[in-house]
Amino acid sequence: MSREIPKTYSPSEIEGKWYSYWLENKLFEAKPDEEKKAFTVVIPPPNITGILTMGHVLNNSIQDVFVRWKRMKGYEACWVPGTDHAGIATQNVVEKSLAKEGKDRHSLGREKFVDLVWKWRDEYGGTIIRQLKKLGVSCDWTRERFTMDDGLSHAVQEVFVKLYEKGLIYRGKYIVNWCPKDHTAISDDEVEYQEKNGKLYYLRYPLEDGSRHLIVATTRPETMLGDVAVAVNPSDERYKDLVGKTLTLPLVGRKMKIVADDYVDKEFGTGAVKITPAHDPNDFRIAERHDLDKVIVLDISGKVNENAPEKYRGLDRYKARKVIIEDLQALGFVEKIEDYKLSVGECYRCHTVIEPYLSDQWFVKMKPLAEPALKAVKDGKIRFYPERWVKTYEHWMDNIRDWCISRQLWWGHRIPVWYCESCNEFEVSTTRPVKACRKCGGTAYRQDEDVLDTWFSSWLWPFSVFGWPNQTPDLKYFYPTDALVTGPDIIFFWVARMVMSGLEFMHEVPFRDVYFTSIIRDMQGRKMSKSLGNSPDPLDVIAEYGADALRFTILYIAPLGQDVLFESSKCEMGRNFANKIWNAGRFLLMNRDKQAENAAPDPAVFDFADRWIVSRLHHTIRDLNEALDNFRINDAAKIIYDFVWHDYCDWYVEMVKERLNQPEGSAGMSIEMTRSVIIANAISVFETALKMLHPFMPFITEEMYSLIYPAHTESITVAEFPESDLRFIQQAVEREMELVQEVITSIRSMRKEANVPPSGSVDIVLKPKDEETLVVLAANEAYIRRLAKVGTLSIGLDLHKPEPSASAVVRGTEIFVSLEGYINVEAERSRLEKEITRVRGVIAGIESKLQNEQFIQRAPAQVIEKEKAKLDSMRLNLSKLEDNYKSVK
RNA sequence: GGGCGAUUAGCUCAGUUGGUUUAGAGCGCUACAUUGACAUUGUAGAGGUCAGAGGUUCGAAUCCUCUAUCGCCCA
Repeated sequence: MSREIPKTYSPSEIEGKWYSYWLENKLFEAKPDEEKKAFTVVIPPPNITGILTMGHVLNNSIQDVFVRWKRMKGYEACWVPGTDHAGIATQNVVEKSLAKEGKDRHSLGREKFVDLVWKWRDEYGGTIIRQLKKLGVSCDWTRERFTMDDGLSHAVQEVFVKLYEKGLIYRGKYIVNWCPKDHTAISDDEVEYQEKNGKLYYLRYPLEDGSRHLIVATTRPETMLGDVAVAVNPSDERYKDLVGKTLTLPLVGRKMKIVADDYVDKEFGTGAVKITPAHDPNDFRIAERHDLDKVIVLDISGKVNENAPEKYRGLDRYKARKVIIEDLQALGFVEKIEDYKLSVGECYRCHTVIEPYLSDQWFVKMKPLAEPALKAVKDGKIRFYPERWVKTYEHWMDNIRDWCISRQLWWGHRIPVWYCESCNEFEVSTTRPVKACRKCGGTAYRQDEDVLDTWFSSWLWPFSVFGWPNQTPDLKYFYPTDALVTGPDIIFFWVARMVMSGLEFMHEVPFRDVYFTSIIRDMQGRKMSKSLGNSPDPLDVIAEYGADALRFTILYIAPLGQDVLFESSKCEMGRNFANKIWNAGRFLLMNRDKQAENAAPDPAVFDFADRWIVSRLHHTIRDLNEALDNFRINDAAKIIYDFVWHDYCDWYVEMVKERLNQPEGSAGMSIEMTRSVIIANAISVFETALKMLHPFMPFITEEMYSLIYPAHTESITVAEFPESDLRFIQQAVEREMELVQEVITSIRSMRKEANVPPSGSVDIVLKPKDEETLVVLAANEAYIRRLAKVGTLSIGLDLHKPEPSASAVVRGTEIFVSLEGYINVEAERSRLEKEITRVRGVIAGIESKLQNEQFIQRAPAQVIEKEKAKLDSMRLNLSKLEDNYKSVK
């Protein structure tokens, strides 16, 4: 049964094999099972235009850890994948490719254009999904959804109608954030603000009678074409007598009133504000209060329109700014121009400067939805990790504004509103009205031209993916979902709105726990972006290091709530770890194959090493489960890493090697049988470790699992996740092992300092602290000899220091390394001096503590006891060190 | 302007409710080691007044205040 196992782990050879195996065996498919508890996760649906980024890698690796962990724990784990139709982004992509052929969507017509987008989606929209599979994620692909699927579209229509009927959706002419490039409105949350250097222009507006003038300050002088008034604060003494007077707008000639409004900040500029209601949200509100006209002076591309004097028509807003300032200067209307830092809103998609723009849009009234959503988080029905995001969430909810949901795009969910062709009366309905118009009796309808914000479909994702509005068995079983893993950058766009929609339509929160991931940055701390070219392609990283290595590395280095600086070479850590696991398995298999029989693990053959590793194992299981329960994924990764590498490989495997060398069998068994059982024990611990590792590194663990159990048909994917059994955790054994480890390390260190070659052995005398320690050390003599390369090892309470020798004291036990031919008296003295100084320092520290009456009075008895014990043992060490120091010759 | 977060070894970061012998890891660095698990390795080592200043406390990397620097969000 001997098998060639390569010395180095090659991920590329096995990853594809196992992923197909998992899919073929339907291991990720979930269905309602009343015998089991559900564990549900919905993926944050990536855009169909997107490709896999390091952010996705982190996010999906985390989800996969939870999903695989719960699946192994016996939950019906359901992870729903899918994609998002990404209205603006997708439309842009397709328009760009049209432009290459010299065409545009208008020449094509709406229907043909939408068909084209669907075609594009079918061809390219699945890229990111294919890439995700390379990562090994355990999504139930039979449940893959797309936000424009029939079912999900139906949910969107249904929600629109319901909210409208409840009075929570309304249509109105308001100032919205307009993107002059994409020709659509976007929501407040889709605007990104940038600090920019601009100018503050002080303009003179003359009174109608020419008697005097007012100076107004503005950062956007071109909007003066749409000015309809000037506002001052009613309490401003400077302007009191001017309120109610009329001004003449330069260049335009419009007569405008001076109005008084509390909104005006007396301190800003001159305290007099020009009012452009159609192009500024604050001015709009003032205009509403004072019943002013709203003159739109820009078209949808940000060019001056026909409401302005002919000279400026057709000019782009920035060109118009220049020309207008020149003209105003020529006419003496410019008082001064100052440099000014201002915050400019940009479209989050294309980074065009947003134009506040008056237009007809649909809005969702958010306050009534926000209240219960805020309460759910405040009451702890939904928990955030890290918790501090609660504050951000609360602040947004407290200051929530209505949500502009209509978009002037063609790609998206068409708004389910129907206008009567004859009288423009509208009906809100998921289907085209068949009845005659209730106002005029007309029967011809046209549907609203606009589509809905993409987030208007994503906010339904946790229940629309399960068939809502139909009350499906899936919906009943899998909703509410359990964990949501997403970036804090979409806490408003998505997380908060899902909470609202979940409570509104399902009357139940959409998820219990929200894990906010780190933001991945490059080594200079810059955000990864396409334009900087600083984002490694995860597929390249996988090809170079393996998917498991990438997953493990990113999970290990991404702490909860901190940004993480990444470069692909960091994956060496994960790759090396995978290789370590591989070789530990290789060692076990090689040695098992050497044995005549393959035995089952048997506690009868447990020796100290077994008891120790099993204790460490159960320690690890407990800590790992606890870390995962608390969403401390990087801790979990570290816990399992340390166990496998340090406890298992560095110590336990080395001890196993020694046992395999023993000439006699134990517990009445033959040598062969004894060795076989030793390996079986080692394999059983390794197997448990593989299970613990599986959620982090699915491929290599599955491969090792199958190599260990060639006859086994069960996948590790559905193996039972280890549970810790406290009876196996033996503090005493762990402490004993620590002593053995320290003795070994101490000997190694002394050898090294005396320049004993690694291949040469040294003679050792151990003088244990007491009888108990003697027993421990004697029992582990063979290990000490092997791991510290010892020739003659003498252990005894009344032994004497051999001369010449180096010495050390470990927990009261004296260690003497006989150094005939190696000893350097000076080096030995200085080594001991250093240690004596250190120990004296420690003792002085403890003594001063214990002499402090306050400490004795106020510190807990436990702490005092600990300090006293520490003092005793330090004093013991010190006296021995001093004795040995004196004897150095 | 308001809020949040960060500052610990050369680099990147852990350090949970204050008490682990005088702070740990990975990478990097130094020295040594290659006849069977693994050089994607092993062994040993160097390296830190925990940003600064005050305070609370018997005791502070940890709690509080201020300052500095950097980052993010909101207005």
